[in-house]
Amino acid sequence: MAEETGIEKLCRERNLRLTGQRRTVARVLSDSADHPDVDTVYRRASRIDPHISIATVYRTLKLFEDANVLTRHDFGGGRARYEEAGEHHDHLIDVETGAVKEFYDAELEEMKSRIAERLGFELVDHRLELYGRRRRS
Amino acid sequence: MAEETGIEKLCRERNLRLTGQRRTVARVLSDSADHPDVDTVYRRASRIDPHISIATVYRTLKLFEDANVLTRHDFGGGRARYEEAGEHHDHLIDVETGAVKEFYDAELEEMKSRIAERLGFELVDHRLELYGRRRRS
DNA sequence: GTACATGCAAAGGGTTTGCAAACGG
DNA sequence: CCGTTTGCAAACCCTTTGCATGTAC
Repeated sequence: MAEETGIEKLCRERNLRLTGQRRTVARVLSDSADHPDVDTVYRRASRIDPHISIATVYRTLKLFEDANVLTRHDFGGGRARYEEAGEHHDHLIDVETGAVKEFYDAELEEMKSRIAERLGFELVDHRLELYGRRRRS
Repeated sequence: MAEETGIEKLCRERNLRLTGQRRTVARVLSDSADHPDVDTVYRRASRIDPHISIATVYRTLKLFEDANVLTRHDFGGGRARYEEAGEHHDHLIDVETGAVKEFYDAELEEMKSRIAERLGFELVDHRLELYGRRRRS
């Protein structure tokens, strides 16, 4: 219960004031294997702290995102989704359930920067999303 | 002036009622080499028809999108951007200007479906966006 | 003519913000 | 203690929608 999450550690390193609400949001994201949207984070956080407000959840997620503690994604549907920052990877979204699978392919990564270079650009960021339907065995 | 755009042709083929406003929006998109957002389409359309309303622009863009006459993109920033539908291609967005470059790489395309397959999915859609900074020569 | 499209303004959904009260270091 | 953070509600931005009017076919 009193264990510190990696996110909390990062907050101290970056001199972010560690309030109860921030600890709560940090814990929710640390415990989430999916890529929850803001409302989901809010609902999960509310189970830990019933008084937390959605405004604080929004503010905290943005704070964490700016501090590179979390990564924000936009998989369509007009709502942001978050995950703990870490190694770069791409996403495959199940069009039927919205579930997200992460994957990494070195060859693909290399191809991305090669293409940007060919077009005369230095690759700053990139995103690849595959939308698929689970194959019936 | 009386020339028919490809989009208008598609409208007739798909039995979409060809109103003045739809012709206007079609013309704007046919004449746009960039990937305008809704407000930009509205402003350009207003120069042709000063009485067109933003609601009609929204409705028409959605109609055209559903009819596969236009493609909608979300390059971040929370506003949709449109382009005339055509061959599939990916996008490189200049992070400094927002300008969009289109590109196509067959090897990359093949890799996408190969990866989806490997993960047990049938590829339904995909999107790759590279965000880059123009290299100073 | 008649079903469908338009304009207007109001409503919606996600996100941000001003302000006074609460709180972390 | 003092500056930062929070909760609340109102504001914001983009987009959609209800309704009366206008229009393509």
